[in-house]
Amino acid sequence: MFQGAAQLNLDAKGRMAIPARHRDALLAPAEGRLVMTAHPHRCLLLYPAPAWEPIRAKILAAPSLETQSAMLRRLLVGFAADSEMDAAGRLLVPPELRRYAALEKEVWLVGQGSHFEIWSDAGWREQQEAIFALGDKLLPPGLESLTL
Amino acid sequence: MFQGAAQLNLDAKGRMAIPARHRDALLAPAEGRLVMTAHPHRCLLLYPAPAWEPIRAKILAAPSLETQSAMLRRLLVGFAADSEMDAAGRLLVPPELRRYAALEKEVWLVGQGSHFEIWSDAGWREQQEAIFALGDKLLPPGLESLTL
DNA sequence: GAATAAGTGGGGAAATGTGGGAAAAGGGTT
DNA sequence: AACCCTTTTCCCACATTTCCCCACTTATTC
Repeated sequence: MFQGAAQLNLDAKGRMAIPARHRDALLAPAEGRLVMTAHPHRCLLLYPAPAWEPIRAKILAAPSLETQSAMLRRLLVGFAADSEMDAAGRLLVPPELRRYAALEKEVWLVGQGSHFEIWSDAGWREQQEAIFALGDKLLPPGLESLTL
Repeated sequence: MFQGAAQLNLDAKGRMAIPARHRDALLAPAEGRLVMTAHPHRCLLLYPAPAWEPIRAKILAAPSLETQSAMLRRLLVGFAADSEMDAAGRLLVPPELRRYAALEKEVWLVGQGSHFEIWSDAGWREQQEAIFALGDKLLPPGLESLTL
Protein backbone atom coordinates (compact mmCIF):
# COMPACT_ATOMS: atom_id res chain seq x y z
CA MET A 1 0.00 0.00 0.00
CA PHE A 2 1.70 3.16 -1.17
CA GLN A 3 1.09 6.49 0.49
CA GLY A 4 2.91 9.71 1.10
CA ALA A 5 4.26 12.44 -1.15
CA ALA A 6 7.97 12.96 -1.73
CA GLN A 7 9.70 15.65 -3.69
CA LEU A 8 12.48 14.22 -5.83
CA ASN A 9 14.93 15.48 -8.42
CA LEU A 10 15.40 14.06 -11.88
CA ASP A 11 19.09 14.02 -12.76
CA ALA A 12 20.48 15.15 -16.11
CA LYS A 13 19.67 11.78 -17.67
CA GLY A 14 16.06 11.79 -16.50
CA ARG A 15 16.56 9.31 -13.69
CA MET A 16 14.47 9.42 -10.54
CA ALA A 17 15.83 8.01 -7.25
CA ILE A 18 12.98 6.15 -5.56
CA PRO A 19 12.97 6.80 -1.78
CA ALA A 20 14.47 3.80 -0.04
CA ARG A 21 11.37 3.18 2.09
CA HIS A 22 9.32 2.40 -1.02
CA ARG A 23 11.78 0.22 -2.87
CA ASP A 24 11.00 -3.10 -1.25
CA ALA A 25 7.28 -2.57 -1.61
CA LEU A 26 7.70 -1.81 -5.29
CA LEU A 27 10.00 -4.72 -5.98
CA ALA A 28 8.43 -7.47 -3.92
CA PRO A 29 5.19 -8.09 -5.86
CA ALA A 30 6.80 -7.48 -9.20
CA GLU A 31 10.19 -9.18 -9.28
CA GLY A 32 11.36 -5.72 -10.20
CA ARG A 33 9.03 -5.29 -13.15
CA LEU A 34 7.39 -1.89 -13.07
CA VAL A 35 5.16 -0.10 -15.55
CA MET A 36 4.98 3.62 -16.08
CA THR A 37 2.27 5.28 -18.14
CA ALA A 38 0.36 8.51 -18.73
CA HIS A 39 -2.69 9.64 -16.76
CA PRO A 40 -5.35 11.87 -18.38
CA HIS A 41 -4.78 14.48 -15.68
CA ARG A 42 -1.30 15.08 -17.08
CA CYS A 43 0.62 13.19 -14.49
CA LEU A 44 2.27 9.79 -14.76
CA LEU A 45 1.31 6.48 -13.18
CA LEU A 46 3.75 3.98 -11.72
CA TYR A 47 2.54 0.43 -11.13
CA PRO A 48 4.14 -2.83 -10.11
CA ALA A 49 3.56 -4.92 -13.24
CA PRO A 50 1.09 -7.38 -11.62
CA ALA A 51 -1.18 -4.49 -10.60
CA TRP A 52 -1.04 -2.94 -14.07
CA GLU A 53 -1.84 -5.99 -16.15
CA PRO A 54 -5.53 -6.40 -15.24
CA ILE A 55 -6.07 -2.71 -15.98
CA ARG A 56 -4.46 -3.07 -19.38
CA ALA A 57 -6.57 -6.13 -20.11
CA LYS A 58 -9.75 -4.18 -19.34
CA ILE A 59 -8.76 -1.33 -21.61
CA LEU A 60 -7.73 -3.60 -24.46
CA ALA A 61 -11.08 -5.37 -24.28
CA ALA A 62 -12.96 -2.17 -25.15
CA PRO A 63 -14.01 -1.59 -28.78
CA SER A 64 -11.20 0.14 -30.64
CA LEU A 65 -13.26 1.88 -33.31
CA GLU A 66 -15.21 3.77 -30.68
CA THR A 67 -13.57 7.17 -30.27
CA GLN A 68 -13.48 7.42 -26.50
CA SER A 69 -12.21 3.93 -25.77
CA ALA A 70 -9.66 4.40 -28.53
CA MET A 71 -8.42 7.62 -26.97
CA LEU A 72 -8.19 6.15 -23.52
CA ARG A 73 -6.32 3.19 -24.90
CA ARG A 74 -3.91 5.36 -26.83
CA LEU A 75 -3.09 7.23 -23.68
CA LEU A 76 -2.84 4.40 -21.18
CA VAL A 77 -1.53 1.54 -23.30
CA GLY A 78 0.14 3.78 -25.86
CA PHE A 79 2.36 5.43 -23.32
CA ALA A 80 2.99 2.41 -21.12
CA ALA A 81 6.66 1.60 -20.62
CA ASP A 82 8.20 -1.38 -18.85
CA SER A 83 10.80 -0.21 -16.46
CA GLU A 84 13.23 -1.45 -13.84
CA MET A 85 15.25 0.22 -11.14
CA ASP A 86 18.99 0.30 -11.60
CA ALA A 87 21.36 -0.94 -8.92
CA ALA A 88 21.10 2.39 -7.13
CA GLY A 89 17.29 2.29 -6.92
CA ARG A 90 16.68 4.78 -9.72
CA LEU A 91 14.05 4.70 -12.44
CA LEU A 92 14.62 6.12 -15.89
CA VAL A 93 11.63 8.17 -16.99
CA PRO A 94 11.39 7.82 -20.79
CA PRO A 95 11.65 11.14 -22.65
CA GLU A 96 8.14 10.93 -24.15
CA LEU A 97 6.61 10.51 -20.68
CA ARG A 98 8.76 13.29 -19.29
CA ARG A 99 7.43 15.58 -21.98
CA TYR A 100 3.85 14.41 -21.56
CA ALA A 101 3.79 15.31 -17.88
CA ALA A 102 6.05 18.33 -18.34
CA LEU A 103 8.58 16.99 -15.87
CA GLU A 104 11.56 19.24 -15.28
CA LYS A 105 14.02 18.73 -12.50
CA GLU A 106 11.72 18.80 -9.48
CA VAL A 107 8.99 16.15 -9.40
CA TRP A 108 6.62 14.67 -6.83
CA LEU A 109 6.09 11.00 -6.18
CA VAL A 110 2.66 10.58 -4.63
CA GLY A 111 1.47 7.28 -3.14
CA GLN A 112 -2.03 6.29 -4.28
CA GLY A 113 -2.64 2.91 -2.72
CA SER A 114 -2.00 0.41 -5.46
CA HIS A 115 0.34 2.72 -7.36
CA PHE A 116 2.15 6.04 -7.45
CA GLU A 117 1.46 9.21 -9.33
CA ILE A 118 4.34 11.33 -10.58
CA TRP A 119 3.75 15.06 -10.92
CA SER A 120 5.75 18.00 -12.11
CA ASP A 121 6.28 20.52 -9.36
CA ALA A 122 4.02 23.02 -11.14
CA GLY A 123 1.35 20.41 -11.84
CA TRP A 124 1.26 19.30 -8.24
CA ARG A 125 0.85 22.85 -6.99
CA GLU A 126 -1.93 23.53 -9.50
CA GLN A 127 -3.65 20.35 -8.41
CA GLN A 128 -3.73 21.56 -4.82
CA GLU A 129 -5.01 24.97 -5.84
CA ALA A 130 -7.75 23.30 -7.86
CA ILE A 131 -8.77 21.36 -4.76
CA PHE A 132 -9.06 24.54 -2.69
CA ALA A 133 -10.97 26.24 -5.49
CA LEU A 134 -13.58 23.47 -5.51
CA GLY A 135 -14.51 24.26 -1.93
CA ASP A 136 -17.77 22.64 -0.85
CA LYS A 137 -18.21 20.89 -4.17
CA LEU A 138 -15.32 18.56 -3.47
CA LEU A 139 -17.32 15.55 -2.29
CA PRO A 140 -17.79 13.31 -5.34
CA PRO A 141 -20.82 11.11 -6.10
CA GLY A 142 -20.63 7.94 -4.06
CA LEU A 143 -18.66 9.48 -1.22
CA GLU A 144 -21.40 11.66 0.27
CA SER A 145 -21.17 9.71 3.49
CA LEU A 146 -17.48 10.36 3.95
CA THR A 147 -16.65 11.98 7.27
CA LEU A 148 -13.10 12.87 8.19
CA MET B 1 1.86 -7.44 -26.28
CA PHE B 2 2.81 -4.08 -27.75
CA GLN B 3 2.81 -0.97 -25.65
CA GLY B 4 4.67 2.30 -25.42
CA ALA B 5 5.06 5.33 -27.63
CA ALA B 6 8.22 6.16 -29.54
CA GLN B 7 8.96 9.16 -31.66
CA LEU B 8 10.75 8.13 -34.84
CA ASN B 9 12.01 9.81 -37.97
CA LEU B 10 11.20 8.73 -41.48
CA ASP B 11 14.34 9.02 -43.58
CA ALA B 12 14.47 10.49 -47.06
CA LYS B 13 13.29 7.20 -48.54
CA GLY B 14 10.28 6.91 -46.24
CA ARG B 15 11.80 4.24 -44.04
CA MET B 16 10.97 3.92 -40.36
CA ALA B 17 13.46 2.31 -37.95
CA ILE B 18 11.47 0.10 -35.57
CA PRO B 19 12.83 0.38 -32.02
CA ALA B 20 14.93 -2.67 -31.28
CA ARG B 21 12.86 -3.68 -28.25
CA HIS B 22 9.86 -4.35 -30.49
CA ARG B 23 11.57 -6.14 -33.34
CA ASP B 24 11.56 -9.66 -31.95
CA ALA B 25 7.95 -9.37 -30.87
CA LEU B 26 6.95 -8.24 -34.34
CA LEU B 27 8.92 -10.91 -36.15
CA ALA B 28 8.35 -13.93 -33.97
CA PRO B 29 4.66 -14.58 -34.63
CA ALA B 30 4.87 -13.50 -38.21
CA GLU B 31 8.03 -14.96 -39.73
CA GLY B 32 8.66 -11.36 -40.68
CA ARG B 33 5.37 -10.84 -42.48
CA LEU B 34 3.76 -7.57 -41.44
CA VAL B 35 0.70 -5.74 -42.68
CA MET B 36 0.19 -1.99 -42.70
CA THR B 37 -3.13 -0.34 -43.37
CA ALA B 38 -5.22 2.77 -42.79
CA HIS B 39 -7.29 3.47 -39.68
CA PRO B 40 -10.42 5.65 -39.83
CA HIS B 41 -8.93 7.98 -37.20
CA ARG B 42 -6.31 9.02 -39.77
CA CYS B 43 -3.47 7.02 -38.43
CA LEU B 44 -1.96 3.79 -39.74
CA LEU B 45 -2.13 0.30 -38.32
CA LEU B 46 0.75 -2.16 -38.17
CA TYR B 47 -0.01 -5.83 -37.54
CA PRO B 48 1.97 -9.04 -37.56
CA ALA B 49 0.29 -10.88 -40.45
CA PRO B 50 -1.25 -13.64 -38.28
CA ALA B 51 -3.02 -11.04 -36.15
CA TRP B 52 -4.29 -9.18 -39.19
CA GLU B 53 -5.76 -12.07 -41.12
CA PRO B 54 -8.75 -12.85 -38.89
CA ILE B 55 -9.62 -9.17 -38.87
CA ARG B 56 -9.53 -9.01 -42.64
CA ALA B 57 -11.68 -12.11 -42.83
CA LYS B 58 -14.29 -10.50 -40.59
CA ILE B 59 -14.40 -7.36 -42.71
CA LEU B 60 -14.66 -9.29 -45.94
CA ALA B 61 -17.54 -11.31 -44.55
CA ALA B 62 -19.64 -8.21 -43.94
CA PRO B 63 -22.39 -7.39 -46.48
CA SER B 64 -20.76 -5.43 -49.28
CA LEU B 65 -23.76 -3.36 -50.32
CA GLU B 66 -24.23 -1.92 -46.89
CA THR B 67 -22.62 1.53 -47.03
CA GLN B 68 -20.78 1.45 -43.75
CA SER B 69 -19.20 -1.96 -44.14
CA ALA B 70 -18.25 -1.07 -47.69
CA MET B 71 -16.49 2.05 -46.52
CA LEU B 72 -14.71 0.28 -43.72
CA ARG B 73 -13.63 -2.40 -46.14
CA ARG B 74 -12.36 0.10 -48.69
CA LEU B 75 -10.24 1.71 -46.04
CA LEU B 76 -8.93 -1.29 -44.17
CA VAL B 77 -8.60 -3.82 -46.95
CA GLY B 78 -8.09 -1.29 -49.71
CA PHE B 79 -5.05 0.25 -48.11
CA ALA B 80 -3.53 -2.91 -46.68
CA ALA B 81 0.06 -3.47 -47.71
CA ASP B 82 2.33 -6.43 -46.97
CA SER B 83 5.61 -5.32 -45.60
CA GLU B 84 8.88 -6.60 -44.18
CA MET B 85 11.72 -5.08 -42.20
CA ASP B 86 15.07 -4.73 -43.88
CA ALA B 87 18.25 -6.07 -42.29
CA ALA B 88 18.57 -2.92 -40.19
CA GLY B 89 15.07 -3.30 -38.71
CA ARG B 90 13.46 -0.62 -40.88
CA LEU B 91 10.03 -0.61 -42.46
CA LEU B 92 9.21 1.14 -45.71
CA VAL B 93 5.94 3.06 -45.45
CA PRO B 94 4.25 3.05 -48.88
CA PRO B 95 3.69 6.55 -50.31
CA GLU B 96 -0.11 6.25 -50.41
CA LEU B 97 -0.23 5.37 -46.72
CA ARG B 98 2.22 8.14 -45.92
CA ARG B 99 -0.10 10.58 -47.63
CA TYR B 100 -3.23 9.14 -46.02
CA ALA B 101 -1.92 9.70 -42.51
CA ALA B 102 -0.07 12.92 -43.42
CA LEU B 103 3.25 11.51 -42.29
CA GLU B 104 6.16 13.88 -42.62
CA LYS B 105 9.51 13.31 -41.03
CA GLU B 106 8.53 12.94 -37.40
CA VAL B 107 6.11 10.11 -36.63
CA TRP B 108 4.95 8.22 -33.55
CA LEU B 109 4.81 4.47 -33.19
CA VAL B 110 2.22 3.66 -30.53
CA GLY B 111 1.77 0.18 -29.07
CA GLN B 112 -1.87 -0.91 -28.83
CA GLY B 113 -1.75 -4.46 -27.55
CA SER B 114 -2.09 -6.66 -30.60
CA HIS B 115 -0.74 -4.04 -33.01
CA PHE B 116 0.79 -0.62 -33.42
CA GLU B 117 -0.64 2.66 -34.55
CA ILE B 118 1.49 5.09 -36.55
CA TRP B 119 0.73 8.80 -36.18
CA SER B 120 2.03 11.99 -37.66
CA ASP B 121 3.51 14.25 -35.02
CA ALA B 122 0.68 16.75 -35.49
CA GLY B 123 -1.99 14.05 -35.39
CA TRP B 124 -0.65 12.55 -32.20
CA ARG B 125 -0.57 15.93 -30.50
CA GLU B 126 -4.15 16.66 -31.59
CA GLN B 127 -5.18 13.30 -30.22
CA GLN B 128 -3.80 14.21 -26.81
CA GLU B 129 -5.44 17.62 -26.85
CA ALA B 130 -8.74 15.96 -27.66
CA ILE B 131 -8.32 13.77 -24.60
CA PHE B 132 -7.69 16.74 -22.33
CA ALA B 133 -10.67 18.54 -23.85
CA LEU B 134 -12.93 15.64 -22.91
CA GLY B 135 -12.10 16.08 -19.26
CA ASP B 136 -14.38 14.10 -16.96
CA LYS B 137 -16.31 12.71 -19.90
CA LEU B 138 -13.40 10.55 -20.95
CA LEU B 139 -14.65 7.26 -19.53
CA PRO B 140 -16.43 5.43 -22.36
CA PRO B 141 -19.54 3.28 -21.98
CA GLY B 142 -18.56 -0.14 -20.74
CA LEU B 143 -15.49 1.08 -18.91
CA GLU B 144 -17.23 3.02 -16.15
CA SER B 145 -15.82 0.56 -13.66
CA LEU B 146 -12.25 1.27 -14.62
CA THR B 147 -10.15 2.42 -11.69
CA LEU B 148 -6.57 3.44 -12.19
C1' DG C 1 32.32 10.59 15.70
C1' DA C 2 32.52 6.65 12.98
C1' DA C 3 30.24 3.46 10.11
C1' DT C 4 26.65 2.37 7.07
C1' DA C 5 23.18 3.47 4.08
C1' DA C 6 21.29 6.64 0.62
C1' DG C 7 21.62 9.85 -3.19
C1' DT C 8 24.28 11.86 -7.19
C1' DG C 9 27.22 12.14 -10.99
C1' DG C 10 30.00 10.51 -14.67
C1' DG C 11 32.48 7.37 -17.96
C1' DG C 12 32.83 3.67 -21.30
C1' DA C 13 31.38 -0.32 -23.99
C1' DA C 14 27.95 -2.24 -26.73
C1' DA C 15 23.86 -1.98 -29.17
C1' DT C 16 21.05 0.92 -31.91
C1' DG C 17 19.82 4.36 -35.44
C1' DT C 18 21.15 6.83 -39.81
C1' DG C 19 22.77 7.66 -44.20
C1' DG C 20 24.52 6.54 -48.48
C1' DG C 21 25.91 3.65 -52.38
C1' DA C 22 25.63 -0.11 -55.52
C1' DA C 23 23.03 -3.51 -57.78
C1' DA C 24 18.75 -5.07 -59.62
C1' DA C 25 14.26 -4.52 -61.35
C1' DG C 26 10.79 -2.19 -63.95
C1' DG C 27 8.98 0.86 -67.50
C1' DG C 28 9.06 3.75 -71.33
C1' DT C 29 10.97 5.22 -75.73
C1' DT C 30 13.33 4.91 -79.97
C1' DA D 1 13.28 -5.85 -79.35
C1' DA D 2 16.99 -3.46 -77.30
C1' DC D 3 18.63 0.18 -74.70
C1' DC D 4 18.49 3.70 -71.32
C1' DC D 5 16.65 5.97 -67.54
C1' DT D 6 14.15 5.86 -63.23
C1' DT D 7 12.84 3.67 -59.12
C1' DT D 8 13.32 0.29 -55.72
C1' DT D 9 15.73 -2.88 -52.80
C1' DC D 10 19.46 -4.57 -50.43
C1' DC D 11 23.64 -4.07 -47.83
C1' DC D 12 27.56 -1.98 -45.59
C1' DA D 13 29.82 1.47 -42.65
C1' DC D 14 29.71 5.26 -39.55
C1' DA D 15 27.78 8.22 -35.80
C1' DT D 16 25.00 8.34 -31.97
C1' DT D 17 22.59 7.02 -28.04
C1' DT D 18 21.58 4.09 -24.39
C1' DC D 19 22.48 1.37 -20.66
C1' DC D 20 25.20 -0.42 -17.07
C1' DC D 21 28.52 -0.05 -13.69
C1' DC D 22 31.70 2.28 -10.59
C1' DA D 23 33.10 6.00 -7.56
C1' DC D 24 32.18 9.93 -4.78
C1' DT D 25 29.42 12.94 -1.77
C1' DT D 26 25.84 13.57 1.54
C1' DA D 27 22.79 12.09 5.15
C1' DT D 28 21.53 9.09 9.03
C1' DT D 29 22.06 6.03 12.81
C1' DC D 30 24.29 3.88 16.56
